[in-house]
Amino acid sequence: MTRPNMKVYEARARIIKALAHPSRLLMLDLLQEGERCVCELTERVGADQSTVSRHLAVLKNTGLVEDRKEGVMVYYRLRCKCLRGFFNCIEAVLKDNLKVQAEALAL
Amino acid sequence: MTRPNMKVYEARARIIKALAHPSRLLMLDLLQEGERCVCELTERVGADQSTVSRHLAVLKNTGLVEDRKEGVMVYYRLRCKCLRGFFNCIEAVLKDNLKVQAEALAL
DNA sequence: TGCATTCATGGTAATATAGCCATGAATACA
DNA sequence: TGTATTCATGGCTATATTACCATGAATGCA
Repeated sequence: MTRPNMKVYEARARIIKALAHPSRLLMLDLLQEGERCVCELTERVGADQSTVSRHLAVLKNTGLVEDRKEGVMVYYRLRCKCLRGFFNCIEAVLKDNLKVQAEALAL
Repeated sequence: MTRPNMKVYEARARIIKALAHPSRLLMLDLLQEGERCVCELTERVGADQSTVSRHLAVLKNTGLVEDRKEGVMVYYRLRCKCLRGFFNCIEAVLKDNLKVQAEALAL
């Protein structure tokens, strides 16, 4: 590594890695509509409750979501408002990939 | 999984996962300035040439970069112009995390 | 043709990730 | 107090990821 700012890339990668899972993306999508308790997210995701809890811990540890306890329930909500632009980029890549595939088939 | 569009989240996750590595982030950063051969990227990243080659294959397989062969060299370049907005989001999360830490220390 | 350079890939080992089950901790409520 | 509900965590296994070394394929040049 010639460049000295590897720490920056590692910090970015940690956050991106937290986003790099289908279930977590789904949960973030649901949370864009407002806070949700673990039990609802568990039902939506369709995985074991312990699995969902760990996914939420990953998102929380990277600062993407925060939680609030109310009685026996725990409600999670987004901490960042920038996800929209983030996913726009991902969608652009996906669309372009489709275009490339279509072109390849048309040859 | 209650929602039927899990495929969409899986597709997104595949792309995000390709972004979720410090070395690959560094390479994308370098490629924003223009195309680079594998040998130069290898030197900048400071890993084994075979390792860098595999990283580039990951980026290529997800449609994030494309390559061009010229003699014995292979030049890689970005395929997406949207990475800026993407990283703006990541940086926003990082900055906010720092703010939270600072506030915690100030208590 | 022989040799050097560049890049990709097979093989392998170490580590990380993700899933579920079982269980523990905290709260609410009868 | 006893019981049920919600959520987090320890334990474990299976799979994926990452790294390096060694080597193969392709090209350029003497």
